[in-house]
Amino acid sequence: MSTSRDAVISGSKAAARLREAAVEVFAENGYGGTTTRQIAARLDMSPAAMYPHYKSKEELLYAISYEGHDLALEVVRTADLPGEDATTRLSTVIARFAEWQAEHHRRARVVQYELTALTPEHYRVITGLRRRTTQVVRTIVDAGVASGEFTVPDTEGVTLALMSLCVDICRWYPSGRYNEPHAIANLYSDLALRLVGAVR
Amino acid sequence: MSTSRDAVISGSKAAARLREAAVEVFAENGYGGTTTRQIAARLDMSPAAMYPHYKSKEELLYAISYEGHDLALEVVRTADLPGEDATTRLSTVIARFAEWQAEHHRRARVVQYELTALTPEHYRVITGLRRRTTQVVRTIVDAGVASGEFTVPDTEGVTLALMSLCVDICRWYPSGRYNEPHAIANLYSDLALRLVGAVR
DNA sequence: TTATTTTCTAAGCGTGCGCTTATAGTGAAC
DNA sequence: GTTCACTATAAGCGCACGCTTAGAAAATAA
Repeated sequence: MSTSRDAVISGSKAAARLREAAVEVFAENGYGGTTTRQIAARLDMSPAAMYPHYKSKEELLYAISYEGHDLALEVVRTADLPGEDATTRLSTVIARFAEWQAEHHRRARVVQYELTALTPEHYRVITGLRRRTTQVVRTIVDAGVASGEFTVPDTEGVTLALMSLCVDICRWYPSGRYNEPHAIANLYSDLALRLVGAVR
Repeated sequence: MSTSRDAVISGSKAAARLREAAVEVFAENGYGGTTTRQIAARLDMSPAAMYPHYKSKEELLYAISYEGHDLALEVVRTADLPGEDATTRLSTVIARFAEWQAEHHRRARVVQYELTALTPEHYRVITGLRRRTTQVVRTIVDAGVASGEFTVPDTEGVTLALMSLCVDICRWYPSGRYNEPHAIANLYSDLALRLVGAVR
């Protein structure tokens, strides 16, 4: 089985449009509640249009899931600035991660809630990517504890909570006055520092 | 349309067993990915066994969703002790709510992630129950701010985050050393007080 | 016991599913 | 202009879906 990015998601224009259309429909109806005909219809194509690009509905979900988790990992990695103090690092990383979750909430919903529809092999690849994203946050929490900036009851638990807060955005977003990605970014970077007991 | 508890969920023993079986299968495969035959098979019954009790698959999901949200609301209401100070109230309510989410994580997953499969009328009833649960937490946050116990950047945002943390438990539980409801209850009641800036 | 209601099954209807096959169109390379 | 790989379609296969119906079995009431 291929696990490298290019091998999984296919670079052709039509394949990208298919993933985009599928995200919309999966987000609205769930993977099991979506038909391959609906995806094709969204692009005004024939019912069989998906098959030259993905050999099954599950392969399409896998490509979407891979791309989504890969992008999220990239966002978090790019946002982290290991030269800075832990307070700045955490604040920035959580802001960018939360912002991304809000901005791409439909895609996020699919890649986070439909994982159980993947084959066991594909599932393992995706959870591997997710673990690497969590590790970035955990490393910052550890650094803050080591430097005395943070006081936490338990690194594992606090990291879990930080990730959980951000990942759950796609379930409720938008809501009330939190209907702009930057508003959530501001709130969550503040709340993250509270969770780790950062001295300000 | 009926919206009272007894009218929705049906008290018969067989109906209760059907809801229980359906929760298991829905949690594993999603609503759209589950067949009525699977639910019946889990109880060693014929494919049509559901229909004397619920007139459609959607009605069964509605009954499950209603019961689940009704129970969660009851848990939160019972845990709240308006005579106490806000710090104690928040700590207790979050502990019990988080504990419930962990204990009933399969049921919680169904009632929180499959809501879009409900008819618009049924959906509205459920979100009404959910709003009342959120309101309990929000009232405590408001009380803490009024008494000077809490310092929050924004009541709405912090309440959102508190609920989000607890609701998301069903997505990841169990994980690592957080595989016991009481462990999550302890962690989350602590983290909740951090989120509201409680003076200790 | 008998009468009545409720719960279940056997059988199957009509529909729409994921996916395949054979073939036609399309654009890039030369 | 021809070749060739790629991308799309039309048609349809076999299957399993949600749900219905008629009636049997079981539980309840008289």
